[in-house]
Amino acid sequence: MPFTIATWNINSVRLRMPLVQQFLERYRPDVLCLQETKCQDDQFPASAFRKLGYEHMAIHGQKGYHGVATVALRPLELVEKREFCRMGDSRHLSVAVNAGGRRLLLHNFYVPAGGDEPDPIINPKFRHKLDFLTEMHALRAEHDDVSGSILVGDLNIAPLETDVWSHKQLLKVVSHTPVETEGLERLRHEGGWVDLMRQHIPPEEKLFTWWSYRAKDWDVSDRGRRLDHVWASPNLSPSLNRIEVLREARGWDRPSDHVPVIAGFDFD
DNA sequence: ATGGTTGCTAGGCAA
Repeated sequence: MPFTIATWNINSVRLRMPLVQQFLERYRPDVLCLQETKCQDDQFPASAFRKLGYEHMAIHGQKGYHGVATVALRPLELVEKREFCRMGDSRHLSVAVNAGGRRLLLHNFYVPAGGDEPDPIINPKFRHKLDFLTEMHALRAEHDDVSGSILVGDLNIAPLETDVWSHKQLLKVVSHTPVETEGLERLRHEGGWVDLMRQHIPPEEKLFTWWSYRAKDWDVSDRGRRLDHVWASPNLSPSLNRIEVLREARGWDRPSDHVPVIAGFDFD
């Protein structure tokens, strides 16, 4: 029984609904997790999703900033909208879906970017990012015979050397500093999560999901980073049959700076 | 060496 889930930092869902529509019509993932929706819940383009067949939605938005939403072709059960760091930010949403006789717990995350200066003493945004990661440590990849967990989203950290265009040049750049990369890997191991993108694509291979708007030619310079992730509990990883990073989406008209990542499973 | 771009919304702030 096939099951596909996609994650995409959309950088304003209202502005980019035409691209989302194009994506959903072409790829038809069972579930799409969006980050940086940048609108309040009553402004979320729910009817446009409904017309596309995505009738089931869980949204956790806020005015102007952040915001996550999970939309699906099949029923979703809202599990939690968790607040991190007592900031009042909308950065997490979890739902449950049934797939191949299993109950899947799906976490959708938008981790703080952390500002420019990688020093928690002088930069409160970086402090917030580190605190957010610390709070995420409580999140375990819950699973048993009939259930599993998937965690997706923009984690704003590129953990491996091959997750950035230049490991050396980015060591002091927020998203690839050792305190972040080691912190993310530690939290993934302690939570019992498997990095599905790197299970499918060898860690030796460069892999990016984000390219800055500021580059003259993002495709030619290719100064990307892997900021978006798909993790799962270990009982789901043998069922993974596909990971696709939709690089071409960065070249679409008025694109997001992130591209969709699609994970395909075949559950028995 | 330190811009460069984009989105939210109406002047910066965040990314």
